[in-house]
Amino acid sequence: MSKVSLTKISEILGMSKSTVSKALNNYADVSSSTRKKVQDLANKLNYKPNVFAKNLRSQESKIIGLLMPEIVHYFFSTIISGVTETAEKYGYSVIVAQTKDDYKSEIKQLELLLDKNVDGILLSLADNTIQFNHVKDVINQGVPFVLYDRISKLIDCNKVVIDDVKAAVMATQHLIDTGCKKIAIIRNQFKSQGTIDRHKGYKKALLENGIVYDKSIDFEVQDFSFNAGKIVGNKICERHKDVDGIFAVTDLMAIGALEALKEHNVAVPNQVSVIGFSNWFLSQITTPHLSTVDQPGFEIGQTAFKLLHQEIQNNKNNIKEPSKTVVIPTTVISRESTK
Amino acid sequence: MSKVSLTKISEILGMSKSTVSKALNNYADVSSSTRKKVQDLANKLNYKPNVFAKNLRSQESKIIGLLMPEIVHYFFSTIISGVTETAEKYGYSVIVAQTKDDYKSEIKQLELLLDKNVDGILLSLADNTIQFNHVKDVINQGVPFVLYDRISKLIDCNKVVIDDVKAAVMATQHLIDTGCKKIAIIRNQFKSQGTIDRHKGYKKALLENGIVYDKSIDFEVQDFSFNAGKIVGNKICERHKDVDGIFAVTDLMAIGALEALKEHNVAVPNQVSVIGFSNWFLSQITTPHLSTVDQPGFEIGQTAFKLLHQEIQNNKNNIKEPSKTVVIPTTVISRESTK
DNA sequence: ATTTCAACCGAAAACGGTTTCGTGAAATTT
DNA sequence: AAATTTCACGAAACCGTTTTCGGTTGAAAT
Repeated sequence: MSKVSLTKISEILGMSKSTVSKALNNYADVSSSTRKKVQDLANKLNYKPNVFAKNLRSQESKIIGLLMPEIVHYFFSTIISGVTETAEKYGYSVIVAQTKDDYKSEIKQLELLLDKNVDGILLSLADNTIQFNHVKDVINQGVPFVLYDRISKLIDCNKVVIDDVKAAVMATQHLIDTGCKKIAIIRNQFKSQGTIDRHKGYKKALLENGIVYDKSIDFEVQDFSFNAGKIVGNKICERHKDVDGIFAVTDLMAIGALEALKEHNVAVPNQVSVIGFSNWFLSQITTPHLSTVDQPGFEIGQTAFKLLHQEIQNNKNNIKEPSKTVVIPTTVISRESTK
Repeated sequence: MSKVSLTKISEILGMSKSTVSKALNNYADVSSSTRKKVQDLANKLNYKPNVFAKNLRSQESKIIGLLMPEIVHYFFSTIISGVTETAEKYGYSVIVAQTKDDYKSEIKQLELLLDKNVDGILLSLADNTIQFNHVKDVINQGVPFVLYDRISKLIDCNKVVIDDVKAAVMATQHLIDTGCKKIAIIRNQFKSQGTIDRHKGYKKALLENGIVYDKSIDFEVQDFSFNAGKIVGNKICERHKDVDGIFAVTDLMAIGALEALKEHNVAVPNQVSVIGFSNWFLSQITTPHLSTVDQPGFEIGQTAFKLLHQEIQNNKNNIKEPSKTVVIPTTVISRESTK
């Protein structure tokens, strides 16, 4: 019950704590007999080295910080899962925190993580973060750092992303391949890189297939909500009856649109096909099941941790590598909402 | 960039580090003039006390461990959110880990958290944990500890729960109040206390309303999945046409049942009413929107942290309080799947 | 018999703070 | 003028490890 320390063991055994420490850490300059004596007693007393002392000595905590816009969010929860599981394999624990998609909060949370002396930080930028001095400061302090998913090209560091342009091309192409000729897009304002790129991919796919881009069915909404998608769905039913395909840059908006179509008795996918983006869990259980683009959060988290770990190792060995960006492949998941 | 330590400041100022430390921590026995000098320089050099050293001295990390069966899970992600946000207010960070609902993993994760010297642990038991020595060991070591949601009566510690019996009574009563006379239940095997209690509540409500319990419409499934619910829904449509109400102990199963009813062209709620349990996000966006029982994860997490914090404080002051169990109230959310 | 060299062990510094206790000087009280 | 108290500060212990650097053996080589 009372803590058993290295010193205590050394006193019991009548030897110095240096020797005890070496015996436990398998140093060469300790005889096998004393090594055994020490280890036996340590086991018997259930000795656990005091991690605070180790941290102080080594100046590392074996803890990393994972910061994200929103915890209660399917995609980001898969990120947490991917990061924690991978971190565990490398002997690291993960402190999780959220910014609530707020710039000020992002600054504060980064500060808190630094205060805990984490060995590295994983960050996905808040939506309204448009200035990056706070993260550049962290990087310049030499703290291992990687951006994932919501990144900025203006920050020089390791990154893990998906290719939003390509993914959106694939989604749109899937609609075209299944017979759609008049494809609407539902997206929010051009603030995040994700939205910008998905929109770019949408236009690119249209162009590649000789379909003219029609501004009147390019729907910009204020947020990523179910309701936003539903409202657009209603508009399409009422004022754009020629639309036969909808690409929503978010599953949630796609499902909102699905709901509107249903209420207008528009058959999906026979009259209108719908494809979403992210492959949230709920896309499997809508009626009809939603086709979407898989955004593999677990793998992104896993890769992000591995990159960070590499950077931590490099830091220790004083080697400096140029930043790299890992692109995680995405796939179209074809379900019932497209033919 | 290079770390600025207390010692360095003391050298620059030509005073002892004791004085510097006291100046920064607002001790009384330091003159206001030197206090100012110290604080000014500390600010100028952007001095941050080394948290490893503080931890070693104080033997506390200001970090707690949050352990749960599954991270990618709506309810548990709201728990994370509630715990981290509350913890932050008290100056604590949160290490998150999952057991994947596995007993062996639970043991291991607890061990890992102890190895990090967390100041306390929050745990929701794995499904197949039926023996509790591993958690009793933790408690006996004097580590502040609270169980939340998936608890066991065989463990003596602080707990945060909902009243599953009462909640299930309310759900069933809601069906009865809206005209249902033949109410089926979908539940999994009697392993977790939650399932047992919700089933108990279901029977209690029937009894209170003079409805005889019918074993043939008490459906036991193997897991909590969408498909399990759907299969039962199909059975009900095919073999139990007199059923006019369904209580599923999980939203996911309720939605599965909803899907089956839809495929059999059974009108909800006109022919059959359905109520779920938990108020997962997705229950808001099904068609029809699912009535359910709200299980407030954020508040549970918040309360769990507060209890833990209280225990940490008590520990410091060597005061021992008897264990208490806080019951968080639940409410029925009436939506479109019930009248 | 002296030197050489492993093999084994321990003293002590270091990590960076906090806190107790003692001390000298100044201010106050007798 | 002497005694007492207050005020400011510093020395040093302490938290529990790790790691460097010598030092002491005894055996082997010269």
